[in-house]
Amino acid sequence: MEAPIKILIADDEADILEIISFHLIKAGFEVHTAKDGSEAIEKANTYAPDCIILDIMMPKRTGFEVCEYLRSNTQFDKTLIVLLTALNDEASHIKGLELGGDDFITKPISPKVLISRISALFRRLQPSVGQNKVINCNDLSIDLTQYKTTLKGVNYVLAKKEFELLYLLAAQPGRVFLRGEILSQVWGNDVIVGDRTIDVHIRKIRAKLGIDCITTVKGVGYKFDY
Amino acid sequence: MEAPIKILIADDEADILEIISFHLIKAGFEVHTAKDGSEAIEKANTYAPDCIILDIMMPKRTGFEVCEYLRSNTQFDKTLIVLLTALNDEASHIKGLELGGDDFITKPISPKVLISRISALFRRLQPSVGQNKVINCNDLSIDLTQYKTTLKGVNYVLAKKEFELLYLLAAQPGRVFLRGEILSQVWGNDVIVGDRTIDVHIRKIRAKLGIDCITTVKGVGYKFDY
DNA sequence: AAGCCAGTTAACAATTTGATAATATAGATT
DNA sequence: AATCTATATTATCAAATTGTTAACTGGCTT
Repeated sequence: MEAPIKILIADDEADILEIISFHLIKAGFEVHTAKDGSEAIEKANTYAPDCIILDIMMPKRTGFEVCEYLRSNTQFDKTLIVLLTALNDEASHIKGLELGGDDFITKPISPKVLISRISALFRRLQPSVGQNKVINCNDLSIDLTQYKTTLKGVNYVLAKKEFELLYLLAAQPGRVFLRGEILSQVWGNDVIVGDRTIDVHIRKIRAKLGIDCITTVKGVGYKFDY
Repeated sequence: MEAPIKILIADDEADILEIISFHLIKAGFEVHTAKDGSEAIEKANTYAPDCIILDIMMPKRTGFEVCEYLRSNTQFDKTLIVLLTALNDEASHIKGLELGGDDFITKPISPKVLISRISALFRRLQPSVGQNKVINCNDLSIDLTQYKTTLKGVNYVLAKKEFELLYLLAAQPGRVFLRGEILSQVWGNDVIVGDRTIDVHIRKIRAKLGIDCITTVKGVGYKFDY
């Protein structure tokens, strides 16, 4: 079970706070609220939220000021900041983004859209490397969960080692993998196999797929390139 | 020197294409354009842009379709997608973000705001990208993790020693490397090779790239200068 | 037991790379 | 201009690296 994503909302209008909270909680977020700029800073420090939604027009401190404060503080580097405002003028919009805001949304805002936008931001923030178990590159698809390789929709059966080798390389297209890296990733550190073994597997992959998606970098290693 | 950030804009209205291009170029981006969805996909594959701005209502393929295509293709994982549309309905907004769009902007859009928003997205994206060991100098790019050398977008295949030698020199443009330094960095301290060996490799680099990016400093050594 | 298959290895071929030697050239010095 | 020195160029050969094929092994199925 993942820890829930924490969101802090700061707005001086109680009903906006309430309605947005309601939807965010329903969407599975952990929600904290603040009714002015000072409280927003306090609660940001207390709860270390992953995302802070700031109304711009607030008592004590404006959303701009809070944003500026947060961005001057490295502990909030990875904290998303979404600015909300009723007034849609270009200057504020640009100012908000330049102060380090990640999004700038004008009211009235549909809660669903707000949640969509926040989700989109989180999607980018996640180091989603390795999360995706299906690699798609042009007409080649490599599915780790099914150990399945298809090219132009046609299925090709690769043996286990062949598949793992191809998957490793294709997960980072263009990057050169040293023979040592390949050995430790695919064969493991305690298994000792000869150098020709890699070549032979590469050869089988090339032969089975019938395409030259793996490039040899002589003296260095191999890379996926398709 | 940094390689410019590449942006592809797809819109069927020529004047929008033109005005946005103008502002993006002025802001320092490298810009490519497409006038329909199919062309957008083509150019995305050709230029591998860092960000793609898609109008939703386009001939051939809609922005949604292009977005879906790009997101099903692993090679565009790190490519930002910004959707543009004249119609501001909640359903499209959510759909665009759920298909993998990073931002959804309704027209009319001020170019300044657009650039602000794109910059904000790149600001978030940067930390996950910055670990590439790439040297960029004018139109020459030397990528250590890919063992890849490109000049004006064209790939040149250098052998291992040639590449390592070029990378060493290019890592500190203008600095003169003594022959002894080059030998110990590229060949190692325990390998003994004759003096001519360096010349020959330098020559091969110059011949392959077809440019004179390495300057001889007689009696001293060589330096990268381009 | 026979057959099959993935994985590995050995042996050899093919290819690429690297180093050297021989010679040419350029630039500086006398 | 003759000379000297450092570098450029070229060809050649040796060494390193990879490609290819076939054979071997052990586990599994029939």
